[in-house]
Amino acid sequence: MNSTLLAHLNPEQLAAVTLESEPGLILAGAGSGKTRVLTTRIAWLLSTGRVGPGGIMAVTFTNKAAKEMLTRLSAMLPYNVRGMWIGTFHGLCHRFLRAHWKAAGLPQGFQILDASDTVAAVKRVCKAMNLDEERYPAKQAAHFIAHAKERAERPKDVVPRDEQDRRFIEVYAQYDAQCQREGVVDFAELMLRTYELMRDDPALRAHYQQRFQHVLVDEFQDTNALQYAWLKLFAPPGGQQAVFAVGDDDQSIYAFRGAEVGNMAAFEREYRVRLQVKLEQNYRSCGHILDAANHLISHNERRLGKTLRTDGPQGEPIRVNESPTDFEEAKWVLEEAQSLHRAGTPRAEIALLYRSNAQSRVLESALFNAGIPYRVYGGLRFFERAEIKHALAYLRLLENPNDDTSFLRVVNFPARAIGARTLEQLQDAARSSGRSLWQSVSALSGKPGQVLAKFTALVEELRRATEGQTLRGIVEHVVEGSGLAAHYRSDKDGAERLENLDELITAAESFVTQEGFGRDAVALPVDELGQGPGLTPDAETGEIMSPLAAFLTHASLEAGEHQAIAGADAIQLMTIHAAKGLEFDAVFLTGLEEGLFPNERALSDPDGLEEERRLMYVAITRARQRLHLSFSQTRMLHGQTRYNVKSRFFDELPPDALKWLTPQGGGFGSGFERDYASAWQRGSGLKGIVGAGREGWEPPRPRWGNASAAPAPAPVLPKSGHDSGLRPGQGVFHTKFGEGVVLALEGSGNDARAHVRFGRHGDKWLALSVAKLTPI
DNA sequence: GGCTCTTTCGTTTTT
DNA sequence: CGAAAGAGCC
Repeated sequence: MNSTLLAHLNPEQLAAVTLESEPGLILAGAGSGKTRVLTTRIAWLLSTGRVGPGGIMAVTFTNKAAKEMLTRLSAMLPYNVRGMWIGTFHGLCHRFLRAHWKAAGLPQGFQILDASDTVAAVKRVCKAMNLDEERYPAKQAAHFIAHAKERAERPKDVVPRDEQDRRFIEVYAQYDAQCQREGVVDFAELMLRTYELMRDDPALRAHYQQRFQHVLVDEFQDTNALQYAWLKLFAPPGGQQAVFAVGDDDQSIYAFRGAEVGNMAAFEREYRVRLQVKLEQNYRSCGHILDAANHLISHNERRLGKTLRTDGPQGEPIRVNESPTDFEEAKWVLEEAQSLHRAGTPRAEIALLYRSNAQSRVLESALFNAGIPYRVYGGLRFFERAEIKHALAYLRLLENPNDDTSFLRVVNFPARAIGARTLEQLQDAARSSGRSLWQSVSALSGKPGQVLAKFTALVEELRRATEGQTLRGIVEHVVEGSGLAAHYRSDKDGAERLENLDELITAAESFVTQEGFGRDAVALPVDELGQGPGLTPDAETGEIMSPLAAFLTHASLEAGEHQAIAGADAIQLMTIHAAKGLEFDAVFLTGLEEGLFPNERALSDPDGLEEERRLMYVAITRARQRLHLSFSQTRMLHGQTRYNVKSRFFDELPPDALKWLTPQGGGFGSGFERDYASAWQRGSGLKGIVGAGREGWEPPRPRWGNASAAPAPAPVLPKSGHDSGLRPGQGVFHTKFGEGVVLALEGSGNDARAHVRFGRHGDKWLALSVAKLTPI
């Protein structure tokens, strides 16, 4: 390793990188060079001979982070990085299970269910159990199961709290049995199976504990209970291994998915961490932005505590804007963004962030109508598209005909006259004999039996025809032979889907030639010997995983980009969650309103508010040079106009760092009429044409736009939907709850509701037609 | 079996 | 308001 790599580190980074073989907890603030520390440490460990490449395991949460680490490492080191266990939790578990499929009780060709496959599979279980879909929604059951697995609980371990839980436990048990029958595992199962095998097999545990001398974990604040327990099996507290945990409790924003920030404190305690390093030097943001971030997050009580600092300039103050409507807000954002662009900021360096996806619509509409290129993150990913999932289902049936999920997906697509009745019969037969749908086809006689036999014959034929072919050849043949291509060719709206299928064929081709082939997808040998490029034999049987199986795994484990329009200089739109880990020259943070952000659904418990605040912290720290905050007095939500007050987070920011572009109001009710009037006067260049705006706009098909300029829409005026005389921010008296403050108003007439904060009784939604509220 | 109408639901979602 | 899923109709 080039020794200058160490020379460029600051003292804290250096301390972290060169920590000797003992547990370390690194509190890595936003923009403090976390990835650099991780990769440099690995390079340091290797180049100083402290450990060989086979002795390192580095775990991340996203494929992107894992790839980034590998890329940086291979630039630093002459090694072939492939032998190292660097990957996502799920990717590494997958690799482990491929190597130990037999011990794990899995079929060799087991496949992975993605989120929607999982819900579909649970739904089948619920149907089979004849559960009332109203009272026991499959989606909820799927969540229940996932959460149980994240706590390492099998059906027998879950303690039910009510009748619904008892039913869900039964669903869980049946679902597990079904997955086992079909030879499939869901995401959580990858983790849990690995955990259980390590827990129950002392020899295996000893082997891996001896092998991995250094275990590095990225984004430690996002680990759930199972992942932490998993880690303790690979590198137990007090053991010989050195665990290097890197995280930032202030950026923990995934509690709703089971992440437990408490794992950081638990780690420090249980591993008796002697050295806790705080990386507080920030290399990303200007002073004002860091001031705002520090000030805001100091309002959280449960923190490990850290303060970002910079040697850089203060930069521009944070610009704050209040708008009368979400429409006007979008217009303001667009104008500011354009002026930044004119001043030289590339569009791709401008991010529009929001709390919830629904907010993107107004922004999109404004950008689209103005003809400004933009790109929205989120939504369907490549491998989640219906046509791609169809093609993959055929491919999966080639690998494993007992995969009922895939069977059901394509047995009648394209249509081949196999209806619900036939499938019910087939499912009954399968259930009573405990066999797969595929195996049960022969049990059906008459016409149903014939049409089904024709389908299985088709799949058999596809398998025969593709035997020995290249991966590309297989995919190409299946897309044609299954009838998918023909189906979309005859569909007048099928052009885009055909293109995607073509892209799948291309993806299959590049998957084989790519350097990445075999890294995530293919089983690697248990010991370090005999590493080959990709196709390495199975640890126990010596068998080689087929390229097709590897490709299918790749598709499940890495859903691909949302929408990659490479090279296009477009403004970036995404939720704050999606922005974590990214950075931009300029950031616009929109919809900073009570109820939206912090979101009202998070306010029921105090931890919820703290998580919202961390989310705000994440949002602020995405910005390098410029930060813009905005909120609107009114907003269209669920088809109704909502009247909002500005977010409490404004009160938690240092006034000196802010530059208010509008008089400091506070949302609806404060000087609204005046602002309203002036906004109306300002209009948008189309005075007098009321409501012309949203009609002309169609959601652009690909979620990036570059429309030719269309006339900007006129503002949509909020109807004075509250005949009650109430407005947000106003004090009210309620005979039962006492004094309170109106937070928001919704609906009108008989449906009018007010969100009111009462001192002692907390926040309540009150129907104005019923509740007696007196303005005070 | 496939289309159209109706109903329902709406925070965030790394794998 | 708008998407998506389910029910009902041809």
